[in-house]
Amino acid sequence: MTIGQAAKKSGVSAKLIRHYESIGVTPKVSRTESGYREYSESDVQILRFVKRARGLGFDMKDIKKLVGLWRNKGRSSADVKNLCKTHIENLEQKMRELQTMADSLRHLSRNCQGDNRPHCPILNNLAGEFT
Amino acid sequence: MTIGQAAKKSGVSAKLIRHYESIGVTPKVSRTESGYREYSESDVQILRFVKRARGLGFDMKDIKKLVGLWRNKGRSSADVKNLCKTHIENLEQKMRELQTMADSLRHLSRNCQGDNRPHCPILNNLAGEFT
DNA sequence: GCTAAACCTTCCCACCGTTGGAAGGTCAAG
DNA sequence: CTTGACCTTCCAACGGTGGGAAGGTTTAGC
Repeated sequence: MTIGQAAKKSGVSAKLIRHYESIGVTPKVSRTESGYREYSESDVQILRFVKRARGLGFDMKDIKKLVGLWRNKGRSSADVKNLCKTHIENLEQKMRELQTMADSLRHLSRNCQGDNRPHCPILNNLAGEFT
Repeated sequence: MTIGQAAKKSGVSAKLIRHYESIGVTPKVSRTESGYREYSESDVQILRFVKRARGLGFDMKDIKKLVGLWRNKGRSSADVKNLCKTHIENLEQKMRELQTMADSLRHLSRNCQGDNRPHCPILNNLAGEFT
């Protein structure tokens, strides 16, 4: 399979496939005589694995670890679960931050007339005027 | 005031203050004969404004607009409110995405023993095995 | 066998917001 | 006059992705 065909089958762009290989997230694949990358079904599976992990919000560093654990038949599921737990906590932390922002903005927005006059509690708040 | 003093008073690092100026988010400040930037109280206020807006999750493009609206005494509060509304929607969208990720991860995590054995529903799911 | 299209290769650049460092100039206190 | 703390500009990096250029390869059609 060429990289283009692997891209279609995996849903990962050829551009990104090369990038993942270059940063060591996916293993280096074999090459034809002329230098074209060759992909097998199992190579495509790895790409799909990476794509799903991205979809769950893991960063490339963690995905690298996850791919390693996946391919290591002697792994402990505890290692995977811990990675997962930490990531969940990061997501929850991020959500709390966004929630706090959104709450503040909704509060300010409610107090803003939203008309053609200049008075604006949102700007006043940003300016540090808490009146 | 030098940039270092303005940094302390505003809570924005000198590095970032120069950056904000270079991308046009904050106005260019005056310079001493030797080329040092000079900051007034009102310059520091703008920096604090930017910092608060960042704290509410606005991107630099929006902050540029907000600073413009703030300094424009003939603004309509509707413009500010609209900017704010769009941003709130973006935050809510982001939160939903994170929520979906976290829900999936928590579900997978619950089904993982987390022991020293290799069997792991998390990896199986990432591998596309939905058994 | 030739040509054109579709593919592949590597390389560099961009986004975002922030930080870090290097190389060099300036200012204050000792 | 030196030292150290400050300032200046420029360049690079992070993560994840996309865009494009310049060039080589393969495949289909004639």
